[in-house]
Amino acid sequence: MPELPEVETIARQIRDRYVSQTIEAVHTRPVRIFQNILARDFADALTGKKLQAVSRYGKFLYWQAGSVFPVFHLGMSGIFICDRHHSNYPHHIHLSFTFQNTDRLYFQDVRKFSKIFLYGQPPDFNRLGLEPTNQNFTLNNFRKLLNLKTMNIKSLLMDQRHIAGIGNIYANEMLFDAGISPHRPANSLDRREVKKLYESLHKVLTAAIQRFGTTYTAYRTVDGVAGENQNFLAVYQRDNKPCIRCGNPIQKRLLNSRSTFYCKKCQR
DNA sequence: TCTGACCTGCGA
DNA sequence: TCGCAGGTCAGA
Repeated sequence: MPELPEVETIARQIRDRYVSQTIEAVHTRPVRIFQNILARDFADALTGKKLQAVSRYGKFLYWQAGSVFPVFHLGMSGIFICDRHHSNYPHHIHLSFTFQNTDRLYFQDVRKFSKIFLYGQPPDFNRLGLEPTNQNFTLNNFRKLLNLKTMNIKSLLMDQRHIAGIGNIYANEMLFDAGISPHRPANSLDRREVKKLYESLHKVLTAAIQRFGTTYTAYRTVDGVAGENQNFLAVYQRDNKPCIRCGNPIQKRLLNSRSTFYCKKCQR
């Protein structure tokens, strides 16, 4: 569930609280979320290192800690929380960091779809597509991408090989904002529609970041509190409720096995 | 391009 | 008790 705005919120909060702190201790549980390293080796590699930087690319969060670079993908239910008492599922805490000021940071994942890697050099994300907050995510590059693809526009927005960071919630929301049907082939959008979608994409993501993300199920900020963007959703999980623009009921359909919410009248 | 598997909690 | 929620990847 964590998409770009949620991961960005988490990255900012970890950066503000823990950068320049030394990691005094790391505790792990041997769960499958550790990908290219054993849990205990991950703990050994990070113990004693100073947290120097916290960054994000798409839905990936990555740190620099001395000479090593832990990389986290939060899957659908991964969260970082600063206080164990904020956890509704303490038995699903798989990892914890104790910093030199005795603050602790916990990683919890109920469904264990997260992935954690450790690298000896800065990770490259060359398998991922354009990052919406990067300078190279220009209208021109977005237009070129759409012109080349016959797949439906919603699947393209969510395809991490093409655009990194957008998941089901925000794909639904930005298509509603742009007034474009999720079923349209990407290359069927005219110049005006591409520009509108480009603007909606930034508008929806920026607003969600300002509201600390969308809490629909598991997601919490590092403080353990819910985001606020769920109070502003126009279509996601609003099937059969009136469209905020025209009043017609919001539709829910499966599109490529994903729940898709849209207004038949407002989205063409 | 599509489907199933990975997971667990929750609501019907 | 069962289906759904959804990000990613392997395999068909």
